[in-house]
Parts: sequence; C-alpha cells; structure tokens
Amino acid sequence: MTGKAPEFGRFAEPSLLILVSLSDGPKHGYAIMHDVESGTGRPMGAGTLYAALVRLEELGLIEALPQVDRRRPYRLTAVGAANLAEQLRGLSKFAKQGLRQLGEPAP
Amino acid sequence: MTGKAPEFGRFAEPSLLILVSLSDGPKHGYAIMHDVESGTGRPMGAGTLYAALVRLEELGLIEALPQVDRRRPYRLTAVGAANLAEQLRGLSKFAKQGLRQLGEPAP
DNA sequence: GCGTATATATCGCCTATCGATATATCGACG
DNA sequence: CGTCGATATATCGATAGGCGATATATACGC
Repeated sequence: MTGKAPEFGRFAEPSLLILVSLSDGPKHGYAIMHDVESGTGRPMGAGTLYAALVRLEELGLIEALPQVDRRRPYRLTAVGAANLAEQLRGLSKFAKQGLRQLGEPAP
Repeated sequence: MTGKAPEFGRFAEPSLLILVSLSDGPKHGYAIMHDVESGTGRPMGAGTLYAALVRLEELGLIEALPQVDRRRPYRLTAVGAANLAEQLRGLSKFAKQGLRQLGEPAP
C-alpha cells in the first residue's frame, strides 16, 4: 500500500443522499451539501447538488418552499418519501443479503 | 396503487450488484446477468456487465478463473470481498438512518 | 474595509451505463 | 439433418449524469 486509502469508486448516488438528507426535514441546498458531507465524509460538489435538485423537482420527488432571504428550501413530497422508503428498503435488503453471503455476522 | 410501480431511475450501481452476486460463489458473466436480474427484477445489459467485469478485474476486486468451455468464470479476491463488505456496511447503515428519519419502523 | 463563510448558479470534461448488434455453440425436436 | 431458442461472450455508439472549477452576491466578524 502506498499510504493512500483505497478508493475503488464507492457507492455515491447523490440523488439518494439528497433525499435522505431531506427526510430529516426541509433544507436548502447549502445545508444539504454540508449535511451530506458530514454524513459521508466527502463533500458533494455544488454542480452535482443543484443539478440533482432540479432533476428531483422535475420528477416530483421534492418541491421548493418559499424562498427565505437567499435560501431556497426544498422538502420531500409524499411521492418522494414513498419512493425513497421503497428504495431504502430494497437497499437494506440488498446489503443484508450481500453481507450474509460474505459470511459476515448480521448487524 | 395504479398497477404499475413508478420508475424514477432507481439505485443501480451495476458494479456493486456484480460483486454481491459473486459473493455467493464464482460465476461467469451470463450467470451473473441472470442472477442480478432475478435479484433486482431488471435485466443488466450485456454491455454494462462485461465492461464492469473488465474494470473490476483491473481494480483487483475480482479475478478470472480458468475458462471452462465457453464460460469465463470470475471470483471475488480477498481485497474485493473486504471492500464489498465495507461498502455494504456503510450502505446498510445509510439505509437504516434514512428509514428511521422517514418514521419507518426498523426492519 | 477586508477576508471568510454563506448561498446559489453554470460550464465543460469525462466516465460509466444502456441498448443494440454481432458471433458462435449447444441441445432439443421434428 | 436442419433449424430454432437458449447459452455465452464481445463491442459499438449515444447519452446521462457526476465532478471540479468558476462566478456572483451577501452577511458577518474584526
């Protein structure tokens, strides 16, 4: 090893990170950025964030709330919350299955 | 529900799906394809699969086993297994957190 | 008034994903 | 024995989306 932690292109899926951040309650972009960063240890680029917000809003998974000062808060829609829950359940099941197959003790 | 489940571009991350499939034991490409498809309900394109296999082998996460007839089996390396386990643990934790924040009962 | 943190927006590069297509072999079945 | 569908791998072109850099503007501390 050369000292650098192995970085094999880990799971990112920014949209999902954003949705989870919003599941905590409404937030504006900059707050989401920091929330995600503190949760995953790695910063999400502004480009990634705002582009993803636009896409998520177009899909109806999140919606904009009235702007306060410079802040443009978003919140999960009902559809977004339902969709997120479904994905997370699948994800959790998927992770458990993988860990089981690896012989890891179930958390 | 109106019958058809909404399909908002769900979590895919083909590489991870492949690694999990291989955590079950060595498999060749075609078998992985069907394994993943039966696990996720959606087929993985051949292009995605074979390109990902090349990448994963280059990264040392999987390795090729001797060819049998037309089959080119792969298996997880120790590094691959360790890396996969780490990612899955993170994923599981992430999913749990999200579900908790959504008010879903812990599975 | 100056620098730093907050906050949003946009641009271009580049990688990975996807669907389609090609090729070849095997087994079953008439 | 011929052909059809399943098995199996390989490769190509189009495109979306992630990433980092950059721009802009305001608020706050000092």
